[in-house]
Amino acid sequence: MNQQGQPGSAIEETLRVVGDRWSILLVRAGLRGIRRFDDFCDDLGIARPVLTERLRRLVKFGIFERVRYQDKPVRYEYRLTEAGLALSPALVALVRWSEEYSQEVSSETTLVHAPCGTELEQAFWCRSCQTTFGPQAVKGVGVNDES
Amino acid sequence: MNQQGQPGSAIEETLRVVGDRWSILLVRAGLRGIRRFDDFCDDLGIARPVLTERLRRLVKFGIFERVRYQDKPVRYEYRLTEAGLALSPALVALVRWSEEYSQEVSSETTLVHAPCGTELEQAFWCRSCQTTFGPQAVKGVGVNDES
DNA sequence: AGACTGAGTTCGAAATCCGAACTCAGTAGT
DNA sequence: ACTACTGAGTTCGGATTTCGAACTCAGTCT
Repeated sequence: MNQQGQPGSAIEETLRVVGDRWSILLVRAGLRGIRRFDDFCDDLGIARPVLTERLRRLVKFGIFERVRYQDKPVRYEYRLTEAGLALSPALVALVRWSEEYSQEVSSETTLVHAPCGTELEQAFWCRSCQTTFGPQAVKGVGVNDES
Repeated sequence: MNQQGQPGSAIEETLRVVGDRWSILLVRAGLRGIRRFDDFCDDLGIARPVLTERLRRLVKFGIFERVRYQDKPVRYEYRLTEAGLALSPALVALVRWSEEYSQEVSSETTLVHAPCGTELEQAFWCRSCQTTFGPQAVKGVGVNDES
């Protein structure tokens, strides 16, 4: 936006697609292996018309793909694409934040390093410096750019 | 949800607060140093009544705080709290995803390691193993837990 | 034939969103 | 003392989204 109705930076467009109460939850359900319409419905408690519209949007945006998995009675299911899977770091970051700051009764630490079971920490990796570092050393979330 | 209208896991609650087109953008604006009502308004192009409601919600949820910064004509501004700042990893992940997958004409690499300027990679850090690893080695986004 | 399944659509009521214009306290200029 | 301006909102009506519940439609099962 910035000045009425422009294309807007990439995140703005992304949030127009993924920035609602359900989309992220749909991606999470996808990661949990859910693929069929009714299962999304039951698992999330989302209203059917809304689910229809969301899935269509996510497919159009390349996050899910609609795959025919049966012919006799034609049936489709929804699978995460590569781009959809690539949302997992964001999802993980949100889950972590929720666990730490949400007022909800949280179910202990649910995110661990699979091989060893240790609670994970999120960081960034600089190929040049060969170090990990936290978000405070990141430049460009928009802090100094644009406008 | 899972079964009509329950408290829902932590992320579900979080998304009910932060999962809309504006909230994340407000946090991002906060990180860019924006604090005042009219500035949020002008910068994001958000409608005033919506901004009022969003800020109130984010304050209530502990992401922003409303601070009186002047007395003569009483004036308030909104600052990110510690919890608000802690959303930056999620925001960074989203920004990165957007840059990579959004159909938008993206403005090259905007996220770099501040000290050296190298494009950053996001990873997780396991204290026990002393290694970084990608999201595929994370267990518990919901993939194998719950339900 | 009758019941069931999966993937949707259709409906009207309720909640949200929007832009534009208004409020209200105090300050600055003339 | 009158006018204009600032910042942080509120009020308005209309447009858009959301919802739950019930319906459709093709094909299968018993």
